[in-house]
Amino acid sequence: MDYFKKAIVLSLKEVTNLPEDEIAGFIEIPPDIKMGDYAFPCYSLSKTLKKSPAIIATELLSAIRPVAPVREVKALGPYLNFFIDKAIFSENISKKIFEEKDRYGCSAIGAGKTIVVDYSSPNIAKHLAVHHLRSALIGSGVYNVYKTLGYKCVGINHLGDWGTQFGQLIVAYKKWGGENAHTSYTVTDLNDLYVKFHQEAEKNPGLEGEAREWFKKLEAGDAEARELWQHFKDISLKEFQKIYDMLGIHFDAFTGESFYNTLVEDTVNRIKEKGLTRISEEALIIDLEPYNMPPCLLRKKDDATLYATRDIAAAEYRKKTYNFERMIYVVGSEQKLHFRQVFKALELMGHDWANHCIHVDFGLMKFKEGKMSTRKGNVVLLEDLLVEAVERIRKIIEEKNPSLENKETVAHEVGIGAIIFANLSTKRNKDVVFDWDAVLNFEGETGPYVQYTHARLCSILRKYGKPVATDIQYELLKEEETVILVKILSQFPLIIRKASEAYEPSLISNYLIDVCSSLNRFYNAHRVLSDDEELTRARILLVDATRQVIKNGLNILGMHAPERM
RNA sequence: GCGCCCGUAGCUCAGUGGAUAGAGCAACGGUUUCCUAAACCGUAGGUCAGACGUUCAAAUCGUCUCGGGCGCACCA
Repeated sequence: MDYFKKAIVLSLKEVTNLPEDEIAGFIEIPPDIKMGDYAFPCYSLSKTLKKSPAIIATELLSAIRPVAPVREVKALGPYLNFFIDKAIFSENISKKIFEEKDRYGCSAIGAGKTIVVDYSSPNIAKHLAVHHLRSALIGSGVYNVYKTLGYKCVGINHLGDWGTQFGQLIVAYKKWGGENAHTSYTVTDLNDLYVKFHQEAEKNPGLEGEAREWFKKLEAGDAEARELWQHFKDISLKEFQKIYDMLGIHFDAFTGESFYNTLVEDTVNRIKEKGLTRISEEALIIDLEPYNMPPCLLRKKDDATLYATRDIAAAEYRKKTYNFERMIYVVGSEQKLHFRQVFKALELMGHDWANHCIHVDFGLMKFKEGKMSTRKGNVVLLEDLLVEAVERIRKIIEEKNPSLENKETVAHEVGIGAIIFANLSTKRNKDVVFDWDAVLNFEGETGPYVQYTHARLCSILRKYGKPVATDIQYELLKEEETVILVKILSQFPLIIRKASEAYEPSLISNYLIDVCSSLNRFYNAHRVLSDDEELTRARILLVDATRQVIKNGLNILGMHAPERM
């Protein structure tokens, strides 16, 4: 609870005889700043006191003795509304931001605790496409949010580098891969082979069997299978890294599914020893019938392990290696059941940390025509999208600010930023229909809008040219636009905390839109630089504070905050 | 069939128990001798899918219905 709310709670405590916690729980922020800064609704008191809420509000008003920083109390209908001294408030907030700088919004609540975040996790031998963006960006955002709160974060790219599909790829490669495939292959070639395999397999079902054989060989450590697999992986990782670099996404580990291959045996044995398994339809399963779930398959009838088996082994390994406080899987909601099964399996194995594993799911990205599928080849490649975004920004710069220095860098920061922001600006559980025009629209509530606002603030500060100072006359920050802005700036730390609790980076992007639209309203209504020296100094401090908050927020989203654009 | 998610302005979305449901886009009108007009202001646009219920109070909670999406044994 902040200093301002605390003061109100204490004065209400005297007149209502309610416990502090209860009062604090009731206190609200009025919808309009004209109604005050905080409000106490009197509805619930009306039940015990048998009086109308409006009368209670009036009675409380006459009894209450407001002390600083509360300046005024009013009874507005069923609410008792509190008005904070604006000068004290803006001094308090401005100084805090000015002192903390890049650390404004940070906290130490995560000190000494580790969070594992599993995100992106694409399949090897396929291109990264636009529908891979969501996991990567939401995961990266969640990672940054937790880092801001002082947690030690471990970002893991759980590469899909294992499974029957590699058997399929090996078969396709050996049959149609060509002579000099080894030296010149790209992900495109691998992708073509994958598509071809599925086309051919429809005509010739025997191919599936061959593929299973090859995957078994791979699992058994067969030299030829192993070599081909490593080759596919190298090609893929090289291309992936290029795109992660473009997006500015960082991982602490690239331990994919194959990494757990050697651990799976032991995991399965321990599950067996606990008596959790049985054979059903020739497969080794954990029966989850009592929990109203389909069984968790550990081994197929050909003995090969599955996704779930490796996920269980991976979870144990990560707990042992990182001793996480919480582990977050940023994976699409179509895998909800899978994670419920895996978490339940972990629980049945006796791991008390099973409920520290969280599936942070998100909605599907699809075309108007339907689902995106690498297998069917109807995708938009991520690289194409990023290149196109940068290209469009480059044109806009040419048009609006042709004399800008570092055009290339800025075009990159703004273009990529636009894509990141667009992906993080709606709540994650919504399905998204991919639409080129919508993604590449840069007006209104977009990344470029936020960055542009930031650049203009930097421009003012450059023009001012003197150091920003906090020994200003805070009473000068009194217009409505100003007061609203300060208030919004004060909420940043709370927003970060909420974003962490809900695993929802969109709270940050929506908040930044709030900051920017309030700033722009202020900017258009009042001049910052003027002959009035005291007023200029006061507004400069506000400009600097706003610039700082926008920058900090953008960085959490994984975006740059260019100083000119 | 069963389970989960979604349904708010023409479109994309905020708002998830409190005061008059808000933004952006699209449409129309306006603002630049002035700190970057990638901005700002105004007009218009709503049966919060529907019904019933809980509550002093429901877009928000519950039940049901309708519509859309996803998942439900050897893919990941």
